[in-house]
Amino acid sequence: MANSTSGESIIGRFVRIVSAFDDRHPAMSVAELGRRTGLPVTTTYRIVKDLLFERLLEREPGGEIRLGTRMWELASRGSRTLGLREAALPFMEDVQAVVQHSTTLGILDSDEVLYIERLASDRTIVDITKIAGRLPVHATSSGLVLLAHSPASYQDSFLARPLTKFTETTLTEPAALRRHLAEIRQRGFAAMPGVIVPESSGIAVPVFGQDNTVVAALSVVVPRHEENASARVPVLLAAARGISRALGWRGELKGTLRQSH
Amino acid sequence: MANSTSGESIIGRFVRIVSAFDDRHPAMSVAELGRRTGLPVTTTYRIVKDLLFERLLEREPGGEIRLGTRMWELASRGSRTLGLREAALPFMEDVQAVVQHSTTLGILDSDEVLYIERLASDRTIVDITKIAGRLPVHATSSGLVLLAHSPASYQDSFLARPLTKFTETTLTEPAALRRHLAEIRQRGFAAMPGVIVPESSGIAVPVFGQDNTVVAALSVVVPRHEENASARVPVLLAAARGISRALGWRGELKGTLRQSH
DNA sequence: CACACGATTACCGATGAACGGTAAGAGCAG
DNA sequence: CTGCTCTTACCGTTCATCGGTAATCGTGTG
Repeated sequence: MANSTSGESIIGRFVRIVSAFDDRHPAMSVAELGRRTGLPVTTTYRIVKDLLFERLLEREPGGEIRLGTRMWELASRGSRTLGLREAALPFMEDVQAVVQHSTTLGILDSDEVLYIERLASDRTIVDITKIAGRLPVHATSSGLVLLAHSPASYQDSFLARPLTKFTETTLTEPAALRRHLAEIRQRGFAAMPGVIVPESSGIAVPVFGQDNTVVAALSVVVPRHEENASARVPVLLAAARGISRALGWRGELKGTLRQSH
Repeated sequence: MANSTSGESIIGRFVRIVSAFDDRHPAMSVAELGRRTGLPVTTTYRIVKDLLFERLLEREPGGEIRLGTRMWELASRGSRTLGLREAALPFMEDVQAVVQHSTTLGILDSDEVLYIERLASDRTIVDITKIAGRLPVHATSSGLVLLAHSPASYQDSFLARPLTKFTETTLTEPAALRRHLAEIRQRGFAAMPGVIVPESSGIAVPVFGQDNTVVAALSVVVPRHEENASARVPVLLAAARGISRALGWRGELKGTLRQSH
């Protein structure tokens, strides 16, 4: 696929280079970039030169390299996530105004939860979600909601894999998880106390798209010790309905989304 | 730079392909993509195959191609725009709550204004700004604010170019523009009635970064006929100060940012 | 000041993936 | 059936890619 000894295409190397940047490593020297990506020095310099020319990367005054604004622009212009985000933001603000901790919107991508949007405040407690960040499906309330409303075939293949147990409350057994997913579908929301971090709980509800499929999960993270966290559920359900409607959802709930108790 | 007869690198072709997608053309067939980019059919198919493999592009059920979520994820994770956006969003919400029309955050990129964030409402009037969209510098209030606080050398090179006159009120003469820029620096804001679209007015103020340089412009778009539009200025100035402080701005205003009138 | 170390740039020969033409297959409309 | 478009498959040529080595630049250190 490429001239490289590793048999990797340039596109693959491009992805490796871009992947080297995240919020903990927003800028670095080309040499370090080569080390992080595992690419030969000369090769790294050559590709970086091209990327700088196209402004997908930018050179900082100090000489370090970082992602270019052009990269963000190109990726955002035609992406589906932007539309989803724009539809959801007003409703997320309402939720955030009431719940005051942390509100997130996540989708299912490559067997993980990818967070599209996140609102936080000073009062926000431990919360490892980040915009454009990923977390495992079976250990987040958002992930379980998304999984619960996925096609059965996908659920099967997902549950066939070995799952990491993060804390005591993380469910990893297929049978137990299936029961839990059914429960989530019935109740219309997922509530998970301390599944990744023991101190916090997540509550998530599904967001529907045009064809009545679940396209995203709306969730809040609250301190675990907070009494009756599920009092937040009605707020979430109402907001999720608003988002769904903004996305063109017209169908009436077929029993999955129902006002719980 | 590449094997192509046009002498273009793969990265360049990658950019051309990704550029073909925007909010008006979010998905298309590979053949149409080839036509829009001007690339040979076979070449298009080959590159698209690689991009699909890396999930930078995705195939829709109907067979059409669209930008992949992975593309958005990679571009967002390490981008400077995300940090700017997150710092600004709460203050933009406050502005939007009061002004009720349309609030935007723009930066200067490649001699154009690139809009990082945009809040709108049902009451929003004609407003051509879009997230990840571009508009000319000299015809937008945001652009003029950014230009007014740019290095003198940049201003010189910019004003040396011929500028398009969009409406009657668009300034295109270098001398007149320079006077206007000076005025903007003195007053601390830019107000532009109907510079691109006659029906709307834009008001913009600068947002400062750590080193006291202007990193973005905060602006609102209001109907042009609205009486004393500049009554919105104090709200904008206050919000801009908040954003600046969130960005680590500590310096005291050196006369540029001053309560006007 | 000399030295070491890292980052960056420059050079270069061999290799093979990229290139893009042609053509066949697939799907659809009239 | 016929024409049309989209897609996939095949293939010979070519030149950019690849990645080594080495020189240059910059910075901090004993």
